[in-house]
Amino acid sequence: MVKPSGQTAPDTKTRILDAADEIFVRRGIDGARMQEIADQAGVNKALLHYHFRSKADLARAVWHRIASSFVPGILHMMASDLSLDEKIDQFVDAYHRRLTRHPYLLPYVISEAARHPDLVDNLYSPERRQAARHMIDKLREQIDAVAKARRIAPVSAEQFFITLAGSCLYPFVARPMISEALGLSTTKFEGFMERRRRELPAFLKRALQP
Amino acid sequence: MVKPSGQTAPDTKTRILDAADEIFVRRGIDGARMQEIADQAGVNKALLHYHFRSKADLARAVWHRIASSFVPGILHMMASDLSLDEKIDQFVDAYHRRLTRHPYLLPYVISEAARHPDLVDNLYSPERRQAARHMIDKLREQIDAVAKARRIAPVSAEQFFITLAGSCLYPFVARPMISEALGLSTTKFEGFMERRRRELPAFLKRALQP
DNA sequence: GTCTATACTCTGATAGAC
DNA sequence: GTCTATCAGAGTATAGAC
Repeated sequence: MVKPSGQTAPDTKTRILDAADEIFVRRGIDGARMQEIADQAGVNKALLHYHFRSKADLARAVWHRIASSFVPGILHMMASDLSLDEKIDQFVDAYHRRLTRHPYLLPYVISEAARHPDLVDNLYSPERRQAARHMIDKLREQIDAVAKARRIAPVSAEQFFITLAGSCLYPFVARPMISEALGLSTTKFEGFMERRRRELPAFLKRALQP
Repeated sequence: MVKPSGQTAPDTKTRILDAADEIFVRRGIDGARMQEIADQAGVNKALLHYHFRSKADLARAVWHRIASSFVPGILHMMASDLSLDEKIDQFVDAYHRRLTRHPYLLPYVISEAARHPDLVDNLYSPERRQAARHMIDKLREQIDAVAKARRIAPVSAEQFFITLAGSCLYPFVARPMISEALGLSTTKFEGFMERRRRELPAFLKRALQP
């Protein structure tokens, strides 16, 4: 559910999109049933095909909406004039808050991206790609500056960004396996993640500026 | 494809299992077709139901085999008497080598684990759970020892293990999104990952022993 | 725009011969 | 154990009334 929760009652098309979002994210595209989406939206199944020609089209529409709500905000923050430390704090904090509320979202994005490569093409428009490049350039400047001040070798900006993303996002992706491996109940896992939100930024900063 | 490639020609049941492995991993359980698995195995579709009662049972068998090939080796290595640095090196190296060869494997595990929670129950037997606990304890000892020598606060062993896993595994999980975000062609992504395999261990060690 | 009814396809599963 | 043939159910999509 990555719907912009506006004030006015949503029209049918939006209600279908909201419903499809929820069902697709929960069951996966292949596992989702048009009937279940119709039920969730409180409309007839045929109406889904009226507004969105096919299941694949509906899936594309949902995917596009998720991408639009996910990517630009983070790109903007990471390209801003915030300090490196603040960026790390905000990145970790933003994703922890967000993904805690939507635990199915990331596994959904991962699995559909792996299985339906065409969906990924819509993730980055040329402008967004340009913004991503700019973000990395900005990050590189900051990392180099810090490294120079500390007289240590700088790490690659791309590598650092993926390390940041990976260490932050992986628990949301692999939650069931982690719970099993570490023997964490639901409550304990939540405690683990809360602690992680507080401690991970310090760990990453330390690697960057020893 | 996590088949133990033995010498003798595999019997039919194993051939089916190998085929199912490949198809399930590529298409997901819901997206996989019994017919395609049968074709891949070079046998009749009915034979699948003779050896494995249903599609769900076949999926469980495949899942179990993947888990058995994935988990114990890493647990054993991480619980060994290798130094902390060597463990980081080996963890990163082992997964990079392995997942480069089987790029679909991890997204498959992630998505099926999220969608079919019962599958995860089979991942860790009581003995394996015990081994995992022992591994974490051993890791904690080593981290504490290093921290004490350097007069810094130790990080949580659980947190470190997940950070190690996340920063190492995430690129294999989110490859399509990363390629899009950083504008990497297939060749460039491979270069990126090769560089990562070399540089990530140093980054992690630095955070642990600044 | 929204519904009812239905066509048609796909696919998991079984029966039964060899 | 392996195959051929077939069924039953599920699920996407469409036709057509309102």
